[in-house]
Amino acid sequence: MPWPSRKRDKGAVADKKEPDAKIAKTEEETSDKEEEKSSKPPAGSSKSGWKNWKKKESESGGEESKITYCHWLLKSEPESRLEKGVDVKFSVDDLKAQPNQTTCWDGVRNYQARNFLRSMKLGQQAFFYHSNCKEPGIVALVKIVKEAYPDHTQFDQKDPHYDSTSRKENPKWSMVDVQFVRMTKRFIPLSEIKAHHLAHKANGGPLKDMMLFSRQRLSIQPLTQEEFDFVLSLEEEKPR
DNA sequence: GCCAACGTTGGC
DNA sequence: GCCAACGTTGGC
Repeated sequence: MPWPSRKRDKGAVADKKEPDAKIAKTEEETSDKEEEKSSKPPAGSSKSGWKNWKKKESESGGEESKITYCHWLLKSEPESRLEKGVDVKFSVDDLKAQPNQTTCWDGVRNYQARNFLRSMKLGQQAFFYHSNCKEPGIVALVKIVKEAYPDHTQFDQKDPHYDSTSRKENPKWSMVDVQFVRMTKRFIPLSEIKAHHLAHKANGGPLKDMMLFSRQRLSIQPLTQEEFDFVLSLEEEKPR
C-alpha cells in the first residue's frame, strides 16, 4: 500500500544524522515576506493563556507589525485520497505508528509554506490538524525535532511530489522532522476555532488574525504565542 | 460532489 | 508586468 505521502515518513528518524541541513539559500522568489522567526527554542507550553491577549496589539512597543511566530499548525489528510496514484492519507494515528512517532514532513510544494518550514526551530510545538475530511480540526500536538533540510521526494520520479525543475545542487524544497507529543485532551473542531475567530474579529481577541482563516489554503501556518495559547486553552472546555 | 478561494502559469 | 485560464485546496 502506498504510503501516505502528503507528508510522511520514509526516512524520518530524528536523530539520524544527515549530512546536515544545507538549505539552499536560494531565496526563491517567495511570494511573501512575512515570516519572522522566533528564536526562543523551547516552545513553552502554555497553559495560562489568554489572559494577556489583550496586550498584544498595544505592546510591542513601537512596531507592531513585527509579529513573532513560534508555534505552528500543520495540516494533514486523515482520509485516503489518491494523488498520482499514491495515497496521501496521513492521520495522527499514522504518525503515532511511525518509528519514534516521528516523521519527515515532506511534499510541501508551496513557497510560502516552505519558507515557514525553513524558519521552524528545534523544539517548537505545532498543532496537528486534520484537513479535507469529515471533521476538520486539531487532534494533537507535535514538535519539531529536526530543522529544515532538503526534501528527498522532489528528486524521486515516482513520488507524487516529484519536481523535475529542482536540482540536487540547489534543492527547491525542504522538510523538517516532527514528532508526536500528545493528543489534545479533546478534538478541537475547526468550526469552534472559527466561531472564536469571528467573535474576536468583531470584538477583539487573540484569534482575530489567525491565518487559518486569512490564508485558508496554506498547509503550514504560523501561530503567535497568544493564538497558540488560546487555541490550546480550548481543550479544557467542554465541547459545545 | 460542489464550488469558493486562491496560487500558478503563460500569452501578450 | 498584467491578467485570464487553469489547477489545487479544503470546507461544506
